[in-house]
Amino acid sequence: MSVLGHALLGLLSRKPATGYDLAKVLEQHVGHFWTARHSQIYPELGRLEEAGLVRHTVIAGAGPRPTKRYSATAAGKAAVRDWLRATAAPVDPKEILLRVYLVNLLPPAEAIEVLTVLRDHHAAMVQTFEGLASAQAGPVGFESPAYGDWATLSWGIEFERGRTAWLERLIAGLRPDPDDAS
Amino acid sequence: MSVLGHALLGLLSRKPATGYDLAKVLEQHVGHFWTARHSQIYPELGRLEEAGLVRHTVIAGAGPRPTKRYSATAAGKAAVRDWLRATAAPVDPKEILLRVYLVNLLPPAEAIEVLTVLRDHHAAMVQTFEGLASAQAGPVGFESPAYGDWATLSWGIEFERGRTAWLERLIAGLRPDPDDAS
DNA sequence: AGGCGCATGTAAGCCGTTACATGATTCC
DNA sequence: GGAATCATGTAACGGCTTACATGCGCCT
Repeated sequence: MSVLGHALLGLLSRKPATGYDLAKVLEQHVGHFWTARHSQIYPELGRLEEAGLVRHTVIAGAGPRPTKRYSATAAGKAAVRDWLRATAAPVDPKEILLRVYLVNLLPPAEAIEVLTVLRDHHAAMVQTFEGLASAQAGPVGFESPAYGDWATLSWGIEFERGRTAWLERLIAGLRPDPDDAS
Repeated sequence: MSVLGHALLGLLSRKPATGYDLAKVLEQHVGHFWTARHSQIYPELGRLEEAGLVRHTVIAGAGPRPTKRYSATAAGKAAVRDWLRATAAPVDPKEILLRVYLVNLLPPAEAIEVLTVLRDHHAAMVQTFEGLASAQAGPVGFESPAYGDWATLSWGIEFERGRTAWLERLIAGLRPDPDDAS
């Protein structure tokens, strides 16, 4: 299933909503890292329903067509949790952020595991990029045709470090209190 | 013209290359932030040629079809520089990195201006996101449905801060030496 | 009376990926 | 002889954006 499908399923696992509601969330709240329009959302809801992962009831509302309130079925809720638990580090950048966005659908212990896999992935990327950078000798001059390579690689390092630190902070926030020092 | 078109034009401004060469660059060197496949590149080169921005000569080489070496025309080189100088902050994330990647096609003074516009854009985003974050009261608990919003927003802040710092470092590296302290 | 927000749907088109298609040269 | 690399092109398909289409209820 598509990344968008998992996003909708995750939101509907929290609480029922109309397609219009979901469109608002995916245009605004989640907007720092991702957007989706209603023209994508309505067909995707249809596909999720065909797959038995969501269900709708018709409610009172404005508009020429019936207003539909969708909710996740038991199978749908299980599907999001299974997707969150999948250990392979996701390739699609927005899928990474979506996992974090939805991670509290899992109990804290499992959430920590998910975040740890992601942190390890980014920490490994820091190593990889630093290796590439040290293969070139020092900072490259502005006149060099390799300036762009060097500059964007140094961004890559900055990015992966930031990701790692951010995930580390989230994990630290979830670890159970050590209780005492005795 | 598309972002890919500017990328190809920028690379060809540096030195002539075959479509195959360009495909290798866009799959490997530039790969930390972007990739493009040959199936996109060949048609785009055709479009650039139609627009008079690049030109090709047939050279000796392997393969069932003629091997073409492309180079940017004077009009093509001027077009990339104009695009780089355009002051509006680009919306497409990969366009931002492409500008940095190609920024040394401009003389240092103009390059600093381009980088400064980008830095100011990201610095403003830091302000915006910090405003959103302080609107909510403190860090949101894991159990809250707003946990995901809070977590991804804090990533947004981390990201924009990192971008700003990175661009600031690039700018600092380009500023002419103060020469002395008297 | 007009504009905005609610609410759902479809169509055209671009961008990008994967896969199909072809064939010469060079190295093992 | 076979595999990798050089080299160019097309086709099918999915994701996403923009635009078209419709119409009710509420607020000013």
